[in-house]
This record gives sequence, structure tokens and C-alpha cells, in this order.
Amino acid sequence: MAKPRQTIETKRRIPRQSRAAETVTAILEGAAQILEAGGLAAFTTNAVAERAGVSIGTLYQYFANKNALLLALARREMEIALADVGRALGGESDPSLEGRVRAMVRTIIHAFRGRQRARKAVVQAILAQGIGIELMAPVASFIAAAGAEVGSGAHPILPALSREQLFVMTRATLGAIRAAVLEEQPFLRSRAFEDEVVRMAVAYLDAITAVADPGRSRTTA
Amino acid sequence: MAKPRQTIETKRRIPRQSRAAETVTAILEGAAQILEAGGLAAFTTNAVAERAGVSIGTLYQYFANKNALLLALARREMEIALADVGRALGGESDPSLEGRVRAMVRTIIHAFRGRQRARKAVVQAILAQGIGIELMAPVASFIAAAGAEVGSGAHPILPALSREQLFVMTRATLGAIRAAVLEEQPFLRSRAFEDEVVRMAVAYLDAITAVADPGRSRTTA
Amino acid sequence: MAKPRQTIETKRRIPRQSRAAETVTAILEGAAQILEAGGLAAFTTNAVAERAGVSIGTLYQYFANKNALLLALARREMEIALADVGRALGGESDPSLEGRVRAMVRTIIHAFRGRQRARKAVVQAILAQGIGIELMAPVASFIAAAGAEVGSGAHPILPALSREQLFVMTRATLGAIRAAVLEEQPFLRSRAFEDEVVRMAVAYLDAITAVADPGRSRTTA
Amino acid sequence: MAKPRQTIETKRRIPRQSRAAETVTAILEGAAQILEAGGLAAFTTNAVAERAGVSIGTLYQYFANKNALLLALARREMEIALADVGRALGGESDPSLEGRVRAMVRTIIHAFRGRQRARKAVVQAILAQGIGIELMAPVASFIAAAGAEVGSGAHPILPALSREQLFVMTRATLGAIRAAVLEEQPFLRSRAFEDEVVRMAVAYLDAITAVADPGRSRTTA
DNA sequence: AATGAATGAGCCTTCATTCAT
DNA sequence: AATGAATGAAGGCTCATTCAT
Repeated sequence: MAKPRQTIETKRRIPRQSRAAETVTAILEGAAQILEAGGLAAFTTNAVAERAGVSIGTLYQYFANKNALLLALARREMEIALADVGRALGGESDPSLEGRVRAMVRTIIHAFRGRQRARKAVVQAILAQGIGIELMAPVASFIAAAGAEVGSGAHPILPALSREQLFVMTRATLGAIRAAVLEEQPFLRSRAFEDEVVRMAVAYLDAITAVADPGRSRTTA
Repeated sequence: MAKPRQTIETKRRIPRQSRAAETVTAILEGAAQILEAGGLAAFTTNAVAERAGVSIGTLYQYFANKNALLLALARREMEIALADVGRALGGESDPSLEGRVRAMVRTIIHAFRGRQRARKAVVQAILAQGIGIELMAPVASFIAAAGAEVGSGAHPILPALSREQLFVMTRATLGAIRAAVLEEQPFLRSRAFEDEVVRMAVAYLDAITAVADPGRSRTTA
Repeated sequence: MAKPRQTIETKRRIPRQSRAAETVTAILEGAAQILEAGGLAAFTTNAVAERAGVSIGTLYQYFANKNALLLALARREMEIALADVGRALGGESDPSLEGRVRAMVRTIIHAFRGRQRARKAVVQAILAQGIGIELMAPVASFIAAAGAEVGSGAHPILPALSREQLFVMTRATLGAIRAAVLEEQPFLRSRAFEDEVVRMAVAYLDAITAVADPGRSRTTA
Repeated sequence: MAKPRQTIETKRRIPRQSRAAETVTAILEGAAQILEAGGLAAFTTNAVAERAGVSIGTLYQYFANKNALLLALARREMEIALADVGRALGGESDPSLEGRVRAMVRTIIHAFRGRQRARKAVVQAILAQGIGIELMAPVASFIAAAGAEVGSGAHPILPALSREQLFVMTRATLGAIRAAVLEEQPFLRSRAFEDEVVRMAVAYLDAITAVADPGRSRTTA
């Protein structure tokens, strides 16, 4: 990036017209395709514009810079993923802690709609940019909210998580999945892997609960 | 022109003379300093050479390309960290599982000798390169070996970990620490954070053990 | 049966607009001037761009790399030269074999519009690249066609040339002229030199004819 | 070449000792091998030194610069070739003009002891350096001498060649052969090709003779 | 004589970004 | 709104050559 401006502003022009919205979508889609096809190395603004079928000038009409484009892409995918998680939680028949955790884990594992290379590239870029924090915020609050929601029932399963606990919980889980993505582990989508991630998350939550509320640990329940 | 394939070869010339060894050290040190001072963006071969007090030509006499330099730096730091972990395990007074896990976690958290920015940059670069896998191999085998060693006592605490379990164990732990580094979380070196990472790891190991060997879970012991 | 030669892409962007065409011309002209002024050693892409009055980026927008630029220059000059030869043949008053040969030789000697140093540099570069073959193809076919044309009259002067004959004919003639260019011989443009080249070419053609068609050698006619 | 010095001096140190002579030979041989293996692009002083089994410093002890090395190599090969030609002429049973010309042509075609790539590279390099002139001098004088010798018999076949005639004669012949080498023509070593080169040379010499001494043309003799 | 670590000028090339049309 | 030609800072890397040992 020649002249990084580190602007948090993502979009330059808010698309109010349908054509503009289509253009933005096309650019985002082009970006995802470029990433999927050639990884981060191929991700140049000119390449994205060409793939999207718009001129480079148009791209810059909607995205202040390359970073903003990347961020927007990451956000879009993340929103989709979170929505998926929400849907998964809502439609989950198993109301147990493990059932809910599994639903979340599974959704995250299968996020990015199968575009593993693009996903990897986005993750890499996000990490390389240090934007990760920004993106994690909604995830954290989502999970916090979910946790609260989970505990809002008749049986408050989860105690309030401390800042560190919420952090370790989310980052450990995502870290394991993310590592599998980045390392292109063949077992990423296997049941065995899912089982272990779920086991880890549940065990940790359980340990927290056991300490906070002795006598109500899940294993004893 | 085709892009040069990511060669695993790191070094171009094996330093046989003391002067050469010093030069390599100086370059590596310069690289760490540049990274620490200006992050990944400032990490140019010319900058590193200048900081190291050698000519750019000399740098390229020892490192085939920029990547190789980065990789070498990462490897060096990782070796140091692993050695530290080994030392910590050896000198640990608390022989319990938690004691050992805590020793490891603490060492890893404090790795890279306090150079957080350099550490972050290296992590970012490593991730961006997709070389992470390579670097994780020794870590995984180390932990596997440590686990085996741990279980070699009279009370075999750990069952043999499956491939997925070893993966989740290492990546979840490192993922949490790594995220704290990348996000520059203020609590990185706090006791509370360490406690949670340890809790997570121990809880997971315990859960595995409980399944593999019912009746011998740590909580019941 | 011909092996499909990997066409060497010269241009990156096909100039569709007049401005672009002008830019290409300017770059090519700048290249010729640099070559003429400082020879191959001075021929750097930056120097060419500067001389052409465009940015280095623009140069690379039209030429994939330095080589492509050189090749394009060589092609342009060759096309001009061939067109000149064609014109010379058409406007030649002397219809004899010698007259025609002389017209060709003279045109070739005076090719590259007087820019001897540029010519030399281009020739050197072409030879050094081993691209000579490619560039010779059109020349050979041109001469072959010209030969056929020559023989199409009432008096078929030339027998069909074998592959080796066509090769020796063209390369001997061009070789002599080329050597004079490369060695910067002072007599390059002299009448005496032209005479000898013509004598050599005609004598050879005559010898071929004599063998193929005894009794009709030029000397006996 | 970073700092071309255009020195005509080839050797820095005249090898008086056998070991030094061996070193020079080794370097020259290494140069030929590098050229043969990787062409001009691989021809770096460091590569030659390594292949020759000497240090780069030693190489520079004997050759002032890269050019000098190349020139020395070319000279060595040329001397060998000229010696071959002399031997061929001496051992030639056919004393006719054509017989002698053929002997020369054949020798030149098969020069460089089969190392076609090295030959090509040397030729390219020589041309690219513009050293060609220098190297042609001995060839020209050799041929001139040979011509004189040829004409010294009872039947002085050749008239004295003018500067331009000698030039065209040598360059046309060598140009044809050289082009076949550079273009890697498959018929390079064929009888048909040799025939044509000989025909061309003899026809030209004959034409010169006819003009200089009417009534004694070879065809009428 | 030999060694080889070190030098550094400078080349080629990329690509994010701008702006006149 | 869109276009796309143009920009140019900046960076990776090579390799001929030197010189202290």
C-alpha cells in the first residue's frame, strides 16, 4: 500500500441508488473472487476493479482506499456469519449449553460460504492490518449478548463473564478455527474437529461456572 | 516473469567464520529492531541492512530474500521461546498438571523478550505468508513430547492426544495469547489473563481425560 | 508442422485512444534516442521514460518489461525498413537483377534512418536476447516473396531457392552489413562497400542459377 | 556490468608458473561451462569462479574484469579455430580454390568443439560488447595471408582484395555461419548448408577475379 | 597467491491513487 | 457517475569489484 491513510471511514459515498448499490456489490464480489482465485498477492485494486467490471476510478468512488475495501469485505462476511449464527441459535432444537455452543461453532467453521481461500486471505489481511480488534468487537458483543440470553432462561447457566474470560473464550475458539483455516488443515470440516472445539469451549465455560457457582457445575447437574 | 516460489531455504551462505556469524546476528537484530520501531510497514530490506550496519548486498549474501529473513527471525525467536519453555518446565516446582501448564503459558506470554511490536509484526507476517504451519510443527511436536513426558510419571495424567485434540489444544491456547498480542490488549501480562488461559487449557485437558479415562478426572482426584 | 512459437507479448495495453497511441510513439522515440545517445548501457527504463516525457508507470502500462520495449522498437524499425525496401523495389528504374539487389542493399544499409548507434544497440540487444530468429522470419519471407516476384516475369531469373540457399543469401548479405554497423566501419555508407555487397549477392544468385539452369548464367547472357 | 572499464588489457598477471597457468585454464574452462549451461544470463564472475573452483578474488587476480575474461575466452577459442583452419588447409588434398574454401568453412562450422550454447553465448557477448572488431582483426589477417598464400603458387588465383572486399568476404561467410549458430538452425552441420556457404564464397571470389583479371575467371579456366 | 566477506550504485518493476475528460 | 491514462514513490534485488586477512 503506497499511501496508507488508515482511515476508519469505509465508504466514500453512501449508495442511495440501486445502481450504486449494485456497483458496490459487484466490487465486493470481485474482491472476494480475486482473493479466492489468487490470494492476497493478487489482491490489487486494479485487479478487483477489472474483475468487478468497473473502472478503477469507480472503485475509488465507493471505497476510500484499498484498506477500506478489505474492511468492507470482511465486515460483510462477518455480518453474514453472525446472522447465520443467530439463525442457527434460533433454530437449534437442542437447548443445552453444548447444543448451543455446537451450533455456533459449526456455523463459524462453515462461514464464508465455502470460499476458503478468500476467507484465509481476508483473515490474513485483517490480521496484517491489525484491524482484527475492530472486527472482533461485534463478535464479542454478540457472544456476550448470546451468553446473557442463554442465561436469561429459568436456569441461568452462565455466570457473567469477566473481560478476560470473554476474551479467552472467544479468541481460543476462533483461534483454533482460524488456525485450521490458515493452515488449510484437511480436518477443518470434520466432525472430529468440531467435537474438539466444542469440548474445549464447553469445558472452559464449565470450569468458569464451577468456580463461580460451586455445586452447579455441569458435570454434577 | 514468474514469481519466485517460496523456497524453504532460508540462508544463502552458511556462515563458517565468526565474522559471518556476527553479521547474521547483526542483521537479525536489526530486523527485530526495525520491526519493533516501525512495524511491518517499516520492514524493508534496505532499512534492516542500514540498521544492522551492513550493506544491502551483505544482507542478501545471507538471506535469499526478504521472506527468508523474516522466517529466520521468527525461527530464532521461536527456538528461544521453546528453550525457555523447556527450561521453565524443568525448573518448575509445582509438578501438577496445572503447574506445568501455567509454566508454559507464562513463558509463551512473555516470549519475544518484551519486544511486543516486533512480536506482533512477526506474527502478522508469518500469518500473512501462510508460513505459520511450518513454524507450528516444532511447537506441536514439542508439546506432544512434553505431554508424553508429563504422562510418563507414576500417574499418567494425559491420555494420548488425537491429531485434532493436539491441534485444538495448541491453537486455542496460542490463539488466545496471539490475539492479545495482535490486539495489543492491556491485560496481556496480567495475572487474570494468565489464569484464564491456564483455566481453559486445563479444563480442556481434563475434559479429554475424563472421557478417555472415566473416574480419574482431575476434579474427582 | 511448424512449432507454435510462444509469441512474445510486447504490449500490455492496446492503445485505443489517440492519446495512448501518441504515448506509445513517444516512448518508442525516446527509446531510440536514448539508444542513439548512450548505447545499450544507457538504455534503462527510467531513462527512456524520462526522455519520452512520461512517467515510468506509463511506460510499463504499454510495455510489459524492458525487453518488450526493445523488441517493439526493433519491430518498428524493421517494418519501416521492409516497407522502404518494398518501395525501393517498386520505384526502381533498373529492372535487372543487379538493379533490384542494389536497391535492396542500399535501403538496408541506410535503414534505421541514420541512427547508427541506436541501430547497433538494437542489433546487439536482439542478438543478445536470441530473438533474432523471430525478427528474421518476416525478412526471409519478404525476400522469398520478392524473389518469386522477380522470377515471375517473362524471364524467370531466379530458380526456386532451397531453404539453405535462402538462408545463406539473406544472412550473408545482412551479416556483412550488420558487421559493418556493429564494427562501426567508416565505409558503411560508401559506394565501394555497397558495390561489394551487391557483387557478392549477385554472384551467389548467379552461381545458383548457373547450376540450376546451365546455359542461362548471367555472365553468358 | 557495474563498472565497465573497457580495458584492452586482458590479463593482469602473466602466469609464469605452472600453477598459475592451470588456474587460468580452470577459470576459462569454468567460464565456458557456465556459458554452455546457462547462457549469457548465468555468466557472472562469481558463478565462473565457483565453477572453476577458485575464489572470486583469484579470478580477479588474473582477469582485470568480466570483459577481459570474456575476451580471453573468445580469443582462446578463436586461436584454436584458426589453428584448426591452418591445419585443415595444410592437410587439404584438394588444392583448388573451392577445396581450400571448403576446408575453411567446414572448420569454422565445427569450431568451438561442439559446445554450441557456449559458442552462441560467446558470440552474443562479443557482439553485445562491441568487441567483435578486435577479434575479427586476426581472422581478417589470417584470411588475407591465406589468400596471399593461395595465390603464391604457380597460378595466382586471387587478386589482392581491397579493404571492402576482404570485409565483405569474411563477414558474409562468418555472418551466414554465425546466424545459423545463433538461430540454432538444424542444418548447421549439414552438407547442404556447407555447400551453399562454399558456393557463396567461391562465387564472390570468382566475381572479384573476373573483374580484376578478365579472361581468367574460374569458370573459363 | 588466495580467500571470500563486504560493498553499494542503480536497475527493474509494482501498484495505490489521482484527475482530466 | 464513470472512465482509464497517467503518476511516481518506493522497494526488492543483482552483481561486478574491492580489500583486509
